[in-house]
Amino acid sequence: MNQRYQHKEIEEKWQKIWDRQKLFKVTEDPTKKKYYLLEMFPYPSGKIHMGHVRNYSIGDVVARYKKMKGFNVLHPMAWDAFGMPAENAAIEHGVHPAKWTYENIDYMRNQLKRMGFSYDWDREFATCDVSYYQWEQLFFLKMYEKGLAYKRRSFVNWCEICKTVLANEQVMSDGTCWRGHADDSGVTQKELDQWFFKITEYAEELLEWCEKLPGWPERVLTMQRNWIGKSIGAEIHFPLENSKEVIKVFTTRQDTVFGATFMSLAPEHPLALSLSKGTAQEQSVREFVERMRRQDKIKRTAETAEKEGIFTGGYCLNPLTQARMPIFVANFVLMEYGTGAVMAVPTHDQRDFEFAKKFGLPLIVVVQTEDLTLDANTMAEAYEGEGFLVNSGQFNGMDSVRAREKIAQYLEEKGLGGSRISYRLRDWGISRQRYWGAPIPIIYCDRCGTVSVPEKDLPVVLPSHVEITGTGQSPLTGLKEFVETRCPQCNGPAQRETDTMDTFVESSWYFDRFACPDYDKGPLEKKRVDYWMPVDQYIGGIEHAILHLLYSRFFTRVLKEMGWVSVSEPFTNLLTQGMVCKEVYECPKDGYLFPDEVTLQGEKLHCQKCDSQISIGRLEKMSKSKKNVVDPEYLIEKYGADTARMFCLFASPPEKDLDWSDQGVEGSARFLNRVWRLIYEQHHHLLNIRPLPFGVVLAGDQKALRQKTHRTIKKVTEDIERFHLNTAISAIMELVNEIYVSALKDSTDERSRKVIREAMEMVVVLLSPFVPHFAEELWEALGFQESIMKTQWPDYDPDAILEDEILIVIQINGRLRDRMTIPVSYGEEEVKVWALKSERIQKLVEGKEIKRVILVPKKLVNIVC
RNA sequence: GCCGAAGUGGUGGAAUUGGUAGACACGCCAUCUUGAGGGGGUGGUGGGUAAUCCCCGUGGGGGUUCAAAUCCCCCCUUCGGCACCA
Repeated sequence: MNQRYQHKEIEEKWQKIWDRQKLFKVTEDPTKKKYYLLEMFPYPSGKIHMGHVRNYSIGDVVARYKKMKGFNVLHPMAWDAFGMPAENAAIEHGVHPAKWTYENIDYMRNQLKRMGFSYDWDREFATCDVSYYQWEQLFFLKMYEKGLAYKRRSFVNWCEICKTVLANEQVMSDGTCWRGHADDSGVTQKELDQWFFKITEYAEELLEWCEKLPGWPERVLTMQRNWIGKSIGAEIHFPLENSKEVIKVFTTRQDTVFGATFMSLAPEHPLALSLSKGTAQEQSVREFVERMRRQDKIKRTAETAEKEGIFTGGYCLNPLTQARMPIFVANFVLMEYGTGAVMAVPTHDQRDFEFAKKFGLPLIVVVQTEDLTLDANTMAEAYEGEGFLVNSGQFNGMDSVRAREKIAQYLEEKGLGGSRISYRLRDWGISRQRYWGAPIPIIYCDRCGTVSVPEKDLPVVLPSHVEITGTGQSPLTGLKEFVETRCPQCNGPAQRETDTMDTFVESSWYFDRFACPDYDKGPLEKKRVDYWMPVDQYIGGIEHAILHLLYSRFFTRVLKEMGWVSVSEPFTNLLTQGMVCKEVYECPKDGYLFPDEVTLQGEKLHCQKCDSQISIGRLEKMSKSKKNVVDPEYLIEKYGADTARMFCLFASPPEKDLDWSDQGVEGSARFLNRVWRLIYEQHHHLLNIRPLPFGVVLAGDQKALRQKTHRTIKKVTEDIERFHLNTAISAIMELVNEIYVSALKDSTDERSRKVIREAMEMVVVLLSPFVPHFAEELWEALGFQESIMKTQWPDYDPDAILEDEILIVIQINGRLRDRMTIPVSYGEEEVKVWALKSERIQKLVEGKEIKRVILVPKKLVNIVC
């Protein structure tokens, strides 16, 4: 054993050994209990970042722990390898996306190996490989057959910087692209033919199952529920005047239908233009609609935006009152929610109220309460609450909640609509006008129309010779040999679809593929997938709370229906780890600065470029643009992978944000050195010593240290189980501190040696999931031949953790006044008596009447007086 | 506006079937070791105070209780999600 802890040497040594022994390779073994631990796989952007280090360190602790616990642990890693950065690199530097991607993968694989994560590397794959995405094309065809994939012309979110379409989930609430460009000009609307996956068909199931995922963080489920956005209401048909056509609306307040005095349509609604045709309004309506369509959707639909609208010239009839209702086009009505048409009840909806006031439209109160008496002539705002119905024909006097039910029933009976449920969730637009993605297996024939590529002709391989220019059109469109093909039905000339699939399609089933990455007769080998799925523990960033996690849940249901998987939900337990943050320096003139561009002058920080004074910004997520990143590579070089892992795990609990601290890293390194020195000093005298068996009776220092050792085993085990990794490490630190001050260290007594030996062994074993190379090396120094990973996770001796004396706190009126140590065997009365005997207590209660004495066994005595 | 999470020393954070607030670590202080520096060992470190007495103290205010960081009510702040969703 080396006197000094040489991290580089040790880490290289053990990584080689693990590799050679294939220590983390797993196969399906029905005799063993499986445990599938998965971390979100990375996009191969070039280098790993601290977020990866943290995410994968957390996962690795659990994977190694479960393995030592005897589980058959699947812990795989792969690459989410399709996507735009590869294509952008091609545009900027002329390097082919495939070359760029595979080189990045090689580099990052090497970095992950240097971190010592316990992956079964034999299961690695890259999603940009045809052996992976070919199966996605098969899924697409099956979904197309079932109507779950379809094409429609629609308004889509278009990011001018990415030059592609975004799904609704990929547009942030401030109207920017989820990729977060430095110069974010916002996402605009564009009308395009697009492929969609019918996720809306699963809205109810996905929502219902939110209740059946107790292993998920509540906030993720809440976000998903919000996103699905279920509303219970009714559809009502309003006949157009002088026409057989009806306008269908969705409302959650069908109880107010008697108060509907006009109609509002979305600018995109087909009737908006047709109703005004040939009327005096035709021109102005057209102008209004055009203007709205051009306007930024986010701005148009912001709550603060002014209500704008225009009369179409058309009328419809309120089906319950036969009142004549003018039809307007209004900026706040959204085509993609409900039916794109809203019955306007100005008395009981604030938006309609404002709109009616602006256009001088009639108000009819239809809901009243006992307390307020609403008057249409004087009311200053809409009343949106519940009450009883008035001016509502046969429904008068009925409670508004009950009226909703009755009116829906009535509508149903009369064929005027009926109960409906509406969701906010839209279908998932998967078309991307990009090269670096999985081609959609569709052919367009002039004669036969849209034809799917026959299964036997799969895969549609992404051509490698292509010119990438970044014009906004898929580079595939200009590629004759790709586009021009024969129709599989009539053999006539035809063209291939040039859109590729959203990269979230790849990440929606990669976790299934890990069960059988080498399988080539189909996408998934049922037997193996059934053995491993579902994922027992999934770990990743909160930023995927909706996107990836919702898509994956949807995809799992689809694959289940197709018979490829047996589970409905892919992830049993989910841990969303916090971000890695560091303070930012921002100069008023020069923007964000690197830490070495800042100098300390007295108490104040100054910019080296312009000498302006700089305030230390708040902690922000590490990002290149904010110049506050720490490169893991540097950490591995200087401190080693184990120290880097140690810091990430110790500095904060997994689900919270981690604040970067250089001093904290030093502290972690110091702790490992401290453990190293301890074992270095002792290991010669411990070599042939074996720990005492369970149940042995000790006394004094021996008993004390053995007790601490076994309590630490208990604590660390429980803490890992509940992901309190920071406190698990604290517990080990405490044990180390105790060994340092223990008199047993210098004793030559055989029993003392055994107790010390056990304490040391346990420090190393308990540390092994956290700092595996370090632990392996010390384990070897303690005389073990085999990898520490082959050791059983230790149990604690229940006898060893028992006390025979305990500390009892004595309170007077709930305030701490004294402490006493008493034998554990004392009965309740005995404890009370002893507490009252205390000198200090005697003094304090002197002359007072003791009203009550409360005893909490093994904890405290509280004297009330 | 609605929903959710959080607020504890100089700092990161412990402790919630109500029962010693501040484990562990960073920083700081003292002391020992070393020729010095670094490193290391030991001890101390919430605030007030000469104090091992006592008082105050878990965002603020009230309450329940023998006892509240923990439970209840009101309020404040921060972060995240949703939001003209009919």
